[in-house]
Amino acid sequence: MSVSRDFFDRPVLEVAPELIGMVLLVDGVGGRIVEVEAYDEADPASHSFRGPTPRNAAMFGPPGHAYVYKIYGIHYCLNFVCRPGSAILIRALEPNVGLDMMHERRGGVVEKQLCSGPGKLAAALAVDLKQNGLPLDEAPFALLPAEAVSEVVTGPRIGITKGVETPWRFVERNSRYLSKPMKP
DNA sequence: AACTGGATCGTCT
DNA sequence: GACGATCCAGTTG
Repeated sequence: MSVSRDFFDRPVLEVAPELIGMVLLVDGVGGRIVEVEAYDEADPASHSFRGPTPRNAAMFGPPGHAYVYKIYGIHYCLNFVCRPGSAILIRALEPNVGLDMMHERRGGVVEKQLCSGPGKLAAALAVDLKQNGLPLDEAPFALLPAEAVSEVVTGPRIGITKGVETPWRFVERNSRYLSKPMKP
């Protein structure tokens, strides 16, 4: 049973660390969330910073829905929308459901890097614009509660040029499935 | 381990 | 017309 939409109707910084350890599936394929980043409308690094546009519309829509965008003309990134203008970028999974399917979609990479980055994760789960705006508690999505409490570490976000010092990256401590190791 | 450049295109200036 | 919440391959140290 998926986590309810109300789970996301809270401050983004409260929700983000709680996602670590939850299992994300798209059409029955996915794994444990081990890395996320938070963005909100007061944040110069956020797509919502300059207000609503056609592209970021989902970010200003109801909580508990997906915001998917294309980046660098090549890759897709998946976010979970919280309150209007805020969202959480899903950056890495520990893949464990549907490994065959993910390997097929990603081509000969080792399991450790199947979902070790936002673009890789989207490719492995076949996420693209067709999921933009869809609710997270209905097919094709499933978001299952964590089975055990994870130790969560915080640090600066990756790949941005503004808001660089804002420590809104959340990762599972000692996970070997991260996009990059967490700074000491 | 750290840094470089190329791919590729929708979005906003 | 420039740039980006990325990835990969290549080079350098």
